[in-house]
Amino acid sequence: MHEPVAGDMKPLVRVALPVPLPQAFDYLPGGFDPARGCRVRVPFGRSQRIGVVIERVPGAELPVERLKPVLELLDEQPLLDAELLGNLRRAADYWCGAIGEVIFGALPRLLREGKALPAFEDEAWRLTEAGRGAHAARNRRGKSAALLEALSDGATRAEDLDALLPGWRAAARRLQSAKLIERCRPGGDDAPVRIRPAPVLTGEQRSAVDTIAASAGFHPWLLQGVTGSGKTEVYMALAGHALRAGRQVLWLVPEIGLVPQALRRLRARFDARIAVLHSHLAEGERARAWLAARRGEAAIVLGARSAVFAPLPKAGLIVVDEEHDASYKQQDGGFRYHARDFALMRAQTLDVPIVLGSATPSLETLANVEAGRYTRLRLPRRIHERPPSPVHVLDQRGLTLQHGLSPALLDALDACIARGEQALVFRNRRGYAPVLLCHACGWHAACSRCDKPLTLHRGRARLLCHHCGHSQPVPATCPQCGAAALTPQGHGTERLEEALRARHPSVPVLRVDRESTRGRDGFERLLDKLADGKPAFLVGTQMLAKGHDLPNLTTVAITGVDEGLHSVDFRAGERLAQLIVQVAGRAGRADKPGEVWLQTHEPDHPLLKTLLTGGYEAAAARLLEERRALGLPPCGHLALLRADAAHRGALDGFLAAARDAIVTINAGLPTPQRLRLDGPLPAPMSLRAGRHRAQLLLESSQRAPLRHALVAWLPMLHALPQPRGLRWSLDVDPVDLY
DNA sequence: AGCACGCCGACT
DNA sequence: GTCGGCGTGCTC
Repeated sequence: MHEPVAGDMKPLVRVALPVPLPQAFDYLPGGFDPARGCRVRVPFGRSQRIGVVIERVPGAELPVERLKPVLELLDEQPLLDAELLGNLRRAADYWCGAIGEVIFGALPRLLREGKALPAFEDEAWRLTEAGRGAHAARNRRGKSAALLEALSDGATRAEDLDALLPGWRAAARRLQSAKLIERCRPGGDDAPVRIRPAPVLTGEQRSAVDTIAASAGFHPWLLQGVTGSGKTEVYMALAGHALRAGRQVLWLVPEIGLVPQALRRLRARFDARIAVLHSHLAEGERARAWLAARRGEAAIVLGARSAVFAPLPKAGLIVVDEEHDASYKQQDGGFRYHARDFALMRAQTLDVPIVLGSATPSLETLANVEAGRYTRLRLPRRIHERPPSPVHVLDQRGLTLQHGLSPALLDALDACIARGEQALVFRNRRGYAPVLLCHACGWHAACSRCDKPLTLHRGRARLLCHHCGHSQPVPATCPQCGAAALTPQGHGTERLEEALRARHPSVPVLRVDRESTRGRDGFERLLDKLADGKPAFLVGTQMLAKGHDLPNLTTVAITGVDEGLHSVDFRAGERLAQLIVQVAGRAGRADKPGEVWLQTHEPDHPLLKTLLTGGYEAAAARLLEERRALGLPPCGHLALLRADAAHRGALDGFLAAARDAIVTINAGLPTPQRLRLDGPLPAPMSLRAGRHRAQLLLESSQRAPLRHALVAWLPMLHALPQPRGLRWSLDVDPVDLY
């Protein structure tokens, strides 16, 4: 360590750079004095990079002569405030991410590239003199007329136009070149937030709102409310409290598809600036939304997983809707964080309440309630005192099925349509049939790059791999024996759609899965077709588990339950229980009673029985007991080293060396703290998209020894020889072992 | 990640 | 003879 020379007391700066390395780099301040959270341009290797100052340090590990100076200071004021920067560092630490990748992953791309901030000034549009004339003359049609109308009562923000008038930009370009409208700076940001009247809350909603609003500072709340119990109204009332106090609200939903309806409800209630952040935004929009949050001008920040990285200088409340949803866990890339858990870290530092809402809370959250770390508030009743829909179990053993539907189920669906109501058929498999089999020789179509069967998609006349996206034409005859005996095996949503259409030719059948809902607001647009309440079938996957209220939807059929009962994934039971409850919750929302049909070969399966007699809480308690007995999360802690490579050799060599390293670390731990090691094992999909995959699982009954082992292991993993084409990542608290 | 260095194979 | 394959090592 070198003594600072008198008169040169400016501290060195530790800088995070956008590289997948675990460490940060120290620099001389140059002619600057950059604060933590500011971006700087620095020399790095033979080139220059933008970095973020994460610390100011008196001295470096390296001799001062080897340090290079900061070349440019890009921010006068820190871009990342102390809270966000601190929590990003905690997160990098906890989920074993590279600090630079974590910090730069939280920034909009335009800011990562070191652009000056004024480049993203807020954008608004207004009418010119000529434009006012054109509006009065009403001589434009279509989008142009609508845009002139929208701008007729003053300058309007681009983000409001996005919400009001999707696809307005083409019209704006036309009108701008005709000099009828012009770009300007928006005004009126200091306008107080206006809150429109809310519906009267039920006693339970009121008491939840009052309890949370009366608490001060950080407190995690579990809002456990059955579907239809009005959780959203509770969030909105709490958001109103925060906004009135001049504080910001962060509102997370599990997927992008749920943003539009949340946005609609928020806009209907609050006359406030709402910043939307998710992965499908254009970079300019993202930068603007992020900066609006950063300046505290966005009163509400709404978005999916990545919105949890929004700066919140005036935070007052965090809402995590559908907290049990696995989409909150980043499942790929280097930094596999959990947005709900990161939101909890932030709420703690920001000292604000955080509301985790769900009808079917995760076992992790329930365990935290049990341990007294979170407080549970219940909304046990649907509003308007509607009783829950009865669930009928259909024993399908020995029955002849028609396209996977049993006679009793078909009767129930027929009866529903005959009553003039709508029915939902749930099946968690896209496509027509999951396997195409040769009845003559037993051959089946399989993906050459993954070792999985190809799914038949009959509408597109293709065989598709659901794991890597590979697609090929459907052979007319068996490629192995030449027989014309290729038979679709099993049932996907497409096949159910076809079967229902054949049975009820005059009734509309809408299929909802990833294929049929592609494009902007595809899901929303599909569901709009059901809003008239006319008899119809809705067939689909997972996507149907949440979303709109369909008042005339009374019958829900759930097929394919058995797969969830037999999966090797230790979370399968929890997922199945959540799915059944969520899908069943779609039935009977208005004045009509609903009914739910569950088709299974195992009507006596203990999980199903518990779920049907005791409800989700009983099922969850049972699952939690199982986890406790097996030492699995949340009663034990896991970390998973995943690796993949084009060749087996590189993969096996790396994982064997990684195992040797952790074995050494383990040997240094006192026996009761030792980790259990499982692997290296081929991943359950050992070949995917042409790459071999394998993994090594670490298990520990306590958090601390696992943490310590990871801290020691990570640098060793980085120091291992890294064969070309090998990719690896550490997944702390994996939600999916597969 | 990028980028250089460096050491072996087949090409104008 | 060189162009270029990718293994290895380093970046304050």
